[in-house]
Amino acid sequence: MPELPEVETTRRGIEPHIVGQTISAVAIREFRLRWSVPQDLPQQLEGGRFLLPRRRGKYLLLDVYKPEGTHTLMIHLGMSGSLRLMPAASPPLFHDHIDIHLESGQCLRYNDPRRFGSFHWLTGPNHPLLDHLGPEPLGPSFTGQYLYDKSRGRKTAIKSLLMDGRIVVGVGNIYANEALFTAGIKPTRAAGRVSLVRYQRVVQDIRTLLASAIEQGGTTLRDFVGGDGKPGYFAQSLQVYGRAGLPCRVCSIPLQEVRLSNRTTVFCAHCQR
DNA sequence: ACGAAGCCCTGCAAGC
DNA sequence: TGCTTGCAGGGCTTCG
Repeated sequence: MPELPEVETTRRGIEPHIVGQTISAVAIREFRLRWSVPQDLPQQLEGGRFLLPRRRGKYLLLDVYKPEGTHTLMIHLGMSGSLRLMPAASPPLFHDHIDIHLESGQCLRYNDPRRFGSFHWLTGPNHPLLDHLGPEPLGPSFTGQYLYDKSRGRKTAIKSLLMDGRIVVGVGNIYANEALFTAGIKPTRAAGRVSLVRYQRVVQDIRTLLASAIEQGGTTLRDFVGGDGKPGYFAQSLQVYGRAGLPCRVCSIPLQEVRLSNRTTVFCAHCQR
């Protein structure tokens, strides 16, 4: 389940293989993703040349240069999507929905069993899905002060606030659980009742966790693989996620599980207040 | 405006 | 063994 580190890992993994490459053909076997894949996507892409791939939150932004203009292929991996490079001759397997063939003879292949992902073709710099996104968690404007200001008067649980893409992008369920544990904050605490100092701590912890996960190639849960097909190695260092009922790694009392906005939330009632 | 719930989808695991 | 049921999750959408 790709979170921001997995998306960034994918971006870095595909970058050296697609930059400067001309798109020779596009094959779409399944149009029914989260939103319908544009019917004319093959015509739009073919003959274009990939520039440096970008990322905004969990969206991959693949700029495609053509003499008549540079437009952008916006891809979201949803919960089960992956982009991998492989020889064009590799026969597509189950759930391999989209192939983007390159002049190099390689093929950028999109696989997504649950089809929660999406492909959009952007003809301008903006898109409704990007317009209201909050700052990047690893960027300079995501600070404790920023979160503190945004949270004043809010009664929603701090974990829900951290997972709200309008507040900050790319903090999914795993990292929200983990960061709140290391910061010692109870996930159910009202966002408006968390001090500035504690927000500064949780921001630092989110940054550290995400950066560390990116360095390690993303969290491997189930079948995630990066652009090069290698699994990530972050999963083994998780403190609370997926460990409900197991002893806290710090104080050894059993970790508790609650539902928060329909998301599994795990915390230590002793270490987190 | 805010907060919570619903929905999309498939794979997997648990229960009968 | 084979069914059914429940759960997982990002994030947009709808409802209260």
